[in-house]
Amino acid sequence: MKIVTWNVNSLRVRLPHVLDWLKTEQPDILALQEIKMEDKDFPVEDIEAAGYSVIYSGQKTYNGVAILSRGVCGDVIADIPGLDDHQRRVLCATLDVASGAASPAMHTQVRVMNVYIPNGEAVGSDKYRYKLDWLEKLVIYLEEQRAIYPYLILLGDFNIAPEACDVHDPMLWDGRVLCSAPERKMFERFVDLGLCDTFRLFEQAPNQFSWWDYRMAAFRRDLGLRIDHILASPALCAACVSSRIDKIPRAWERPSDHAPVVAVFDL
DNA sequence: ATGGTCGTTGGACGA
Repeated sequence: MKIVTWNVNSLRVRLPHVLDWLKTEQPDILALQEIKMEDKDFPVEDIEAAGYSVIYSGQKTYNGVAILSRGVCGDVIADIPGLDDHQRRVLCATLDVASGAASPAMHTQVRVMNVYIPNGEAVGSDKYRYKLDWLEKLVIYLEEQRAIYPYLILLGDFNIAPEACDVHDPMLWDGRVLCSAPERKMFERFVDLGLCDTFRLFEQAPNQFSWWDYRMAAFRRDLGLRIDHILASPALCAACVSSRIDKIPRAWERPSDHAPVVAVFDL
């Protein structure tokens, strides 16, 4: 099972990139964030023509999430209990994943939680407090969900760089939004719940980032942060065989400011 | 050089 997270920063603009990338990479599941469109405008036909089922939770102008999959999604949840939020940032679904060629009759129920965690703007701002409160509610929800779903994946744009090695200039970013101690503590809470950062299960080259600001020629200078993640429950981590960031689409013409992050599981 | 870049929108705002 190949699963991917990609903040596309407007699916309307990025649809050609998504379709091109799907064609070559052929993931089983693709979680999108910042689709920035209402449900009525979602390009269902283009996605289905590419061979994928799709569910989405959109809104006008901002936010919006979607899950593309080879199989049909069940038990779809777009609102976290206890988090009264009109911003469309969450989409959870259960997928039936075939468990390898050796036993084609075997299937695994994988719970996918696609999140677009708030950016937080700046430490101390109203949006920062909204981010931390949002994260607290997500942790509470995960506490119960992990008991229900042994095969659980939490992925998306976390807007958190977990460690210094996830930042091009750790001193410059130290204490700032995306890197502040309270945000990183919330990331650790996910880890404490048994969810592991699949990217760090493997030896990685230094300076692996998933987001580069459009300004200051940040991509050309590789001034990035790793803020998009795929976290997995212990049963899934044991089956994880690789994880990588695909920088290639970030170099395409008119790109998203984020790159796709990929994890592969041998179920 | 007191900006710088996108996307959505039709002037700012969010990232």
